[in-house]
Amino acid sequence: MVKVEHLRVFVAVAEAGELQQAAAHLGRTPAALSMTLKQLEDELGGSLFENERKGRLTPLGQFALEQSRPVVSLCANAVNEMKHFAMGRSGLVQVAAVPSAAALLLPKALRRLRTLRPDVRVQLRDIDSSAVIKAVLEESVDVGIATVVGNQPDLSVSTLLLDPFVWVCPPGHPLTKLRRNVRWEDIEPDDFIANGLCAGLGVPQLDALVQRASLMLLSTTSLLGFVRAAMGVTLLPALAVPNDGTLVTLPCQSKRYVRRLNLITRAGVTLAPAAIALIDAVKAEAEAWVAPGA
Amino acid sequence: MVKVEHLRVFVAVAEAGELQQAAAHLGRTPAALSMTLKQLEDELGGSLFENERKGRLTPLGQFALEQSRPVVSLCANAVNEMKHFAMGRSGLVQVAAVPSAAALLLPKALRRLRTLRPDVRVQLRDIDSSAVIKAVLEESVDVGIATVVGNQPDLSVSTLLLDPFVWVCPPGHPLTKLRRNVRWEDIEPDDFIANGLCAGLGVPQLDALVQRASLMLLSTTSLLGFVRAAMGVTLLPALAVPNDGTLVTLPCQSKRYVRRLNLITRAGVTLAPAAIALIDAVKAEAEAWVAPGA
DNA sequence: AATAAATTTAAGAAAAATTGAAGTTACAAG
DNA sequence: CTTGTAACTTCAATTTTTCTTAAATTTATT
Repeated sequence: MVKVEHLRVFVAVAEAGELQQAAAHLGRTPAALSMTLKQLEDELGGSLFENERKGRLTPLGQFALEQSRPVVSLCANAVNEMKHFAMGRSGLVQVAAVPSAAALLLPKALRRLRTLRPDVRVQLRDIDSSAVIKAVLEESVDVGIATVVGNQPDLSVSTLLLDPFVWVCPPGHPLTKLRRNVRWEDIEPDDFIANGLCAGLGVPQLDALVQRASLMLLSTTSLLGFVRAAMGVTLLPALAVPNDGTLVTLPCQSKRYVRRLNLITRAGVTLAPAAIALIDAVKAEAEAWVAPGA
Repeated sequence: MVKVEHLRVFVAVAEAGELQQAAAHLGRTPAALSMTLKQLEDELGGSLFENERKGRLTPLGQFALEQSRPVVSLCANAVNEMKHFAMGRSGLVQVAAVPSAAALLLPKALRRLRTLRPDVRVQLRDIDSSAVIKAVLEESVDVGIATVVGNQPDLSVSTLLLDPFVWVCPPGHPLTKLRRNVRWEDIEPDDFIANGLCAGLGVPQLDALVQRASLMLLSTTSLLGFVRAAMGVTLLPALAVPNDGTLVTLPCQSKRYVRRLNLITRAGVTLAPAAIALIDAVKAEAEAWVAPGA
């Protein structure tokens, strides 16, 4: 049976033009190469070299050289690729994250990952929590970042960070003049803009506020636009608020009002090393992150 | 060191989904495959399968499978190609031949070759004798068919056939009425069309005829056109005259007036098996060929 | 929890590759 | 044409690798 080893030896000898040099190059004796070559010739059913000297190739030899070269190089290449992949130095990681994490946590995490593993490619999708969970479950994504409620049996869920809810107002808003923490009763019902993230926190005062709000926006981008335009204030997880000076965030009454951001993977599957590297980077970034106003 | 054997085993197991079946398929025991797989995993530095059961692949396993499949198939393919080439079942043979041989000997020879070796491809060039020899010498062609004069040290020359010169006239020409062999003195000087092939035969009477000819054509095609148009008669090797009924050929005075067609290869190189097959076919065809009028 | 199936491990056997030495062959210089 | 040298092959012994059998372990299923 012909092995790549035979082809590798043949290519080396054909390129060196003599046995001795090729032998030195491959780290074996000329005798070994001679036998390997003979074996290959027997298998193929024809001579590879003109004379016994290895200077000139027969037509079969030339043909075999042309055929062997790509095989040898592809082989070495593929094994290398696999090793790289195993070391997490390369590979594709598919990530789904809720928009706030995608916008504010992942850029830094990916920059961190890039310095460690330059060849890892990342595919990022920003979708809402339930879609993130669905994407992880149906394997269209390796890693998810979202808030998981309840117990998901097929998921492996860990807490990434606790994102405290903060009040968001435009600069100069009356709330910013307060010398103390904001209380529920400080909020004018007409001034409050409800949003999807602060619903269902299980806080009666907040629920009442949401009920009575005249405006509710589900897109964070437009929500923040309204706040910037001094249309009112809102309550959001700190991560969802860009820290660009156009908005003021004020800590909430209690530290217990938080959104837990989870890191989600499928249970019972080993992750690609590249995915593990990404997770490490995200976790490191999450730990480094300090909520504004905290 | 990773060998294709490892990859082959891995692909087989990954495709079978279990060790036993893959083992049966490869003709070894499950234990052997288990060890091979372990070796591959150690080399790569990661697990290929999720559990110990071989049903599900890890991400590394999936990646490795994608990478391995083309390697394994390319490898098998290349070795097969080489064997085919060695058996002469495939390959490209480049041939140069003088036009008469190209037109009248090679079609039959190639048809014969095709039935024996359907996958052999032939590249045919029809050029004059000296160009054929040059093409063989400069390795732009594997086999040449031409007339070699003198001794060429770097060529291996063998006689393919002796092509007798014959008189060529249009049907109904006075020469065709003769009840005997044509003699030199039967030819009217004004009626003779000289050509490149009959010059230099070393026959005084013919040289005189060529000298006095009022017309000399070097292209056989147009030469025969003139003869068909009853512009005169000419003297050509029998092979150069198509046997299509539009021309009459008459044997020459002596059988010694022949053109020797040689089969030419480079000296000291082994030919590709496909080339040998072609040569066999040409030789067989040459032997089968009987000169018209002989 | 017990059984059945699949896989791994270990040790010996078989196969293959490698080596050093001796023998050939080819090329080149005398 | 001979002889010398370098390149290559062959041979037998040794080492390395691979395979198999059989027992143990793990995993899944009843």
